[in-house]
Amino acid sequence: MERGRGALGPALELVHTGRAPTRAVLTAELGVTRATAGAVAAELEALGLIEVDARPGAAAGSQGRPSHRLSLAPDGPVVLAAQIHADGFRAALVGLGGRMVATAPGCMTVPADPAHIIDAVVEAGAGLLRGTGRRCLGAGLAVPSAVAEPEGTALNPLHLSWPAGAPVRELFTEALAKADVPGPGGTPALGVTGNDVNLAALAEHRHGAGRGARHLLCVATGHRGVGGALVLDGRLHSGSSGLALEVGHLTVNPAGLPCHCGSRGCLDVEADPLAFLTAAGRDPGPEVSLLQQSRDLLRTEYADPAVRAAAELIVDRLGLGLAGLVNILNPDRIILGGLHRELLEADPERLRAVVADRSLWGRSGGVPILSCTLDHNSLIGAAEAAWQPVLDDPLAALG
Amino acid sequence: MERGRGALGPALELVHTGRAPTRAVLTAELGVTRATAGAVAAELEALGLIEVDARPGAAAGSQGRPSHRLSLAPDGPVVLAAQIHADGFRAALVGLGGRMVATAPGCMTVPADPAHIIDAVVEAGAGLLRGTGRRCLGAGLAVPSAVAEPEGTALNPLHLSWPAGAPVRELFTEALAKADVPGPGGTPALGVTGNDVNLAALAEHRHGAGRGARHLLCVATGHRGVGGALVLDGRLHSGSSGLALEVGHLTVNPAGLPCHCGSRGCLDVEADPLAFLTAAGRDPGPEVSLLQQSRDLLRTEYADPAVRAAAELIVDRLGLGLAGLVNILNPDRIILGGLHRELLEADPERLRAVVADRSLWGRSGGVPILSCTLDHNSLIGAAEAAWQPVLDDPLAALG
DNA sequence: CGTATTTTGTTCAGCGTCGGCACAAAGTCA
DNA sequence: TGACTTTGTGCCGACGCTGAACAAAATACG
Repeated sequence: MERGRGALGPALELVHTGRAPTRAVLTAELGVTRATAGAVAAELEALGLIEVDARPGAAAGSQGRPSHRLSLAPDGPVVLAAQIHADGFRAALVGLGGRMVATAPGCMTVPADPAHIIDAVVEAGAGLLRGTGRRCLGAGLAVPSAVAEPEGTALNPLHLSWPAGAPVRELFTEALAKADVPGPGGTPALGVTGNDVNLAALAEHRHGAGRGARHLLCVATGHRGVGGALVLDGRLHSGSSGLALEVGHLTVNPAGLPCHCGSRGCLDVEADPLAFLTAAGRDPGPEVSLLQQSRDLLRTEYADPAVRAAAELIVDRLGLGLAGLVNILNPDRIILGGLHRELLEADPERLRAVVADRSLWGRSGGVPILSCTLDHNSLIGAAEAAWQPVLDDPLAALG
Repeated sequence: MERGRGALGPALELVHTGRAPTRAVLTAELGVTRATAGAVAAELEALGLIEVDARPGAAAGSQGRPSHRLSLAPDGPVVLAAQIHADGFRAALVGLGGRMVATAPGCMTVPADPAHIIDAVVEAGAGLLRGTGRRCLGAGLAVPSAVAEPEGTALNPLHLSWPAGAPVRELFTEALAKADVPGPGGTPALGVTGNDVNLAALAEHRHGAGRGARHLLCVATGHRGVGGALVLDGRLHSGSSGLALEVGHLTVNPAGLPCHCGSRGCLDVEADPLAFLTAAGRDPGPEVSLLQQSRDLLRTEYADPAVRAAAELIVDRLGLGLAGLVNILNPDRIILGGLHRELLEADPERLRAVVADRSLWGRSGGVPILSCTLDHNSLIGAAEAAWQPVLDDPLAALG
C-alpha cells in the first residue's frame, strides 16, 4: 500500500466516470505500468471505494487472459446533495458514479427565507444519512441563481423571492455544522454551493450526455430566464468571480421585449417558458410551474398550428443565441435542458439548421446538440462538486 | 543534477515570466524545499537557459542573507517568430522573457500567395539566425485569420487576399524545413501557427498588461473586423477547433449595417476602423492603412466635434460588445489593441461606464480595461507559442 | 485434446526525485 | 561585536514509480 499514491486521484476519477472498467484500461488511461495500476486499484479497494471482481471478465471476443472488473463499492461513502428550486427542494445521498442512494423531496411549507429553507433541506439530508449507516464525505447545494465567488452569495435568486446577495454558502455550511454532517478528512463539511445549471453541466459531463466532450456548453431554461454553463477540459468554468455564462442577455430579437437589463429582445425574455406560452397565445396559469405548462402544451398540442409556430419561433431565437455562443466559445458539444430540451426533441433538425446557418463558416455550426440524459442533474452535479476533494486526494479526504 | 526534474518546466516558466527574481521566491512559488529549488536552478543554469548572479541581492530593506538573482541567460537560445499582416510581414528572433534579439520587416513585394510570403518571412528569419550564433529551438507564425485546429488552415485571411482554407501551418513547416531551421530536440522545427490576436493575448498575458490575470480577455481591431482572444489560467483558449472568440458577430446596433454573416449591426462592421472613419464623415483613402488613418484622425482632430462624436459612437458600440462578453466569460481583466486601444485612451471613463452599465449587476462590469503594452505583441506571442515545448519540458527540448 | 500464443496480474529489485535536517554563509539590528 | 534572520548546500532516507521475471487464465491452432 505504498505504491501508487500520486495516481490515486486520477484513477478514482476514471472509475468514477466509468472510463476504467478493468485494470487493463486503467493501466492504459493512467499511462503507468501494470504494476502501478494494480497497486493503485488495491489501495482504492482497501479504502473501501472500489471493488475488484475476479469473476466476470470485460468483454468476450478478445484473446488473452480476461481482465478483472473494476466497479464502485456498492456500500461506499456518500455525499449529501441538495437542490433548491422554484417549487421546493430536494435532498439526496449520492455515491460515487453519480448513483443516487436515497432521496427526499420537500415543498415550500417552511418560511421562504434562505436560512429556513437551507436548514430544512440539510435536515432532510441528515435524516437520510441517519437512515443509512454510510459514511458521508461532503455536501453540495444547487441554487437557481448565480453564485458570486469567492463569497458564495446568491446574486439573483429571483424565483425564490430571496434577497439578492443572500449568503447561501455560509448558511449551508452553518446548517451542515448544526446537523453534524461530516466532510472530507473527518472535519465538518464545508458546503460547496453553486448555480444549478453549472452543476447540471458538471453532472452531464461526468455521467450523462456530455461524457467525453472536451468543451461542453449547456443551456437550459426552467422557470423564467435562460441559464448557461461551460465545462472546459473537465472543469467547470465559472469565470473569475463566478458570473460567467450569464447567457440570458444575448440579443436574439432586436425589436423584442424590453428586458430588465436595459436592452431589448434578450434571450432571457424571448426564449423562456413564459415567452413560449405567450407566443402560443396561452395565458399562463398560477397552478403549475411554467415549465410544466409549456411541456404539457408542447407534448399534447404540437399538432395545433399556433403551438407549432410558437415552438418554431422560440427555436429560432434559441438558435440565434446558441450560434452566438458557438462563435465565442467553440464548444464541441451542446446539451440542452428544461424547455429547450423539449423544443429540441420536438424538431431537432430546425434548431441544428439555425445554429449551423448563423455560425461562422458553418463549420463549428456542425456541433452536436443533444438533450440532457440525467434525472436530477443539478442534484447529481451538487454531489459531483462535493466529491471533488475526494477525487483530488482520496487519502486526505478519507483520512 | 539528478534532483528537480519534474519542476524544471514550471521553474523555467516562472523565470521566463519574471515571477521568480530570486531562488527564495522560486522556492515559494514552486512549493518545494530550498534544496530542490537550488538544484532546479543549477540544472537550468547548466542548460544555458538562466544565470545565477551571486553579487546583486534582491531588494535591500529586508534582513537575513540576501538571495542571489536569477536572470535569463543573455546569450541563450532563441526562437524564430514571424508575423504576416495586411501591409507586409516581419520576422524576428526572440529569446526567453519575450526579448526581441533581432528583427527584420518586409513588404509585399513578393507574389501575394501564401507559399511565397511564408517562404519569404521564413527566409528573412533564417537570415537573422545565420547572423547570430545562437541556437534556435522552434518557430511560430501569426496570421490575421482564424486558424482551424487541428488542420492549421487559415479560414478567413481576408486582408491578405489569400484563398480561404490556405494550409498555413503546413506551408510554414515546409518553409522551415527548406531553410533548415531547427526545432526542439534538434529535429526540424514544426511550425506553430495561430491567429494574431490570440497570440497577442498570450504575449500580453506573459509579458505585458495581462500579467497576473487569471482570465484575460483581449479585443482588438486592426484593419477590418474585430478579433478576440481569451487566456484562461495561463493557457490560450481557442476552442475545440480553433474557432473560439470570434467576437465580431455580436450584435451591437440592431438597426445597423448588414454584415456578411447575414445579420445586422455586428461588432465587425460597427466598431472597426472603417466604421469610425465613416462615422466621422471621412472618406478612407487607399494610401495608408485604415488603422493608421483612424489613429491619425483620433490623435490630431479629436477636438473636432464630428470626430469626437464618431469616437463616442464607436466606444458605445464596443462597450456593448464587451459587456456581452463580460456576461459570458467573466474575465478579470480586459486588454484592448489597435484602434480600440486608441479609443480607450482618448476617453477611458466612457468605455468603462458603458461596460459597467450593461454588465449584469454592475459587479463584473468593474473589470479593469487596459491598453496593451507590448510592441509587436503578435510577434512576441508567436514566439511564446514556439517556446511552449521548451517550457513544458526543457530537457527534452534541449536534448 | 493438447500445445502455443496472447494478455493480464503479481512479486521483487532498483532507482530517480523529493523532503527533512543539519550546517554554513551573508546580511541586518541592537 | 554578538544575536538574529534568512538563504544556500550536502547528506540521508522515504516514497513512488519502472522494468523484468514469473505465474495465471483465457483463446487459437494443429
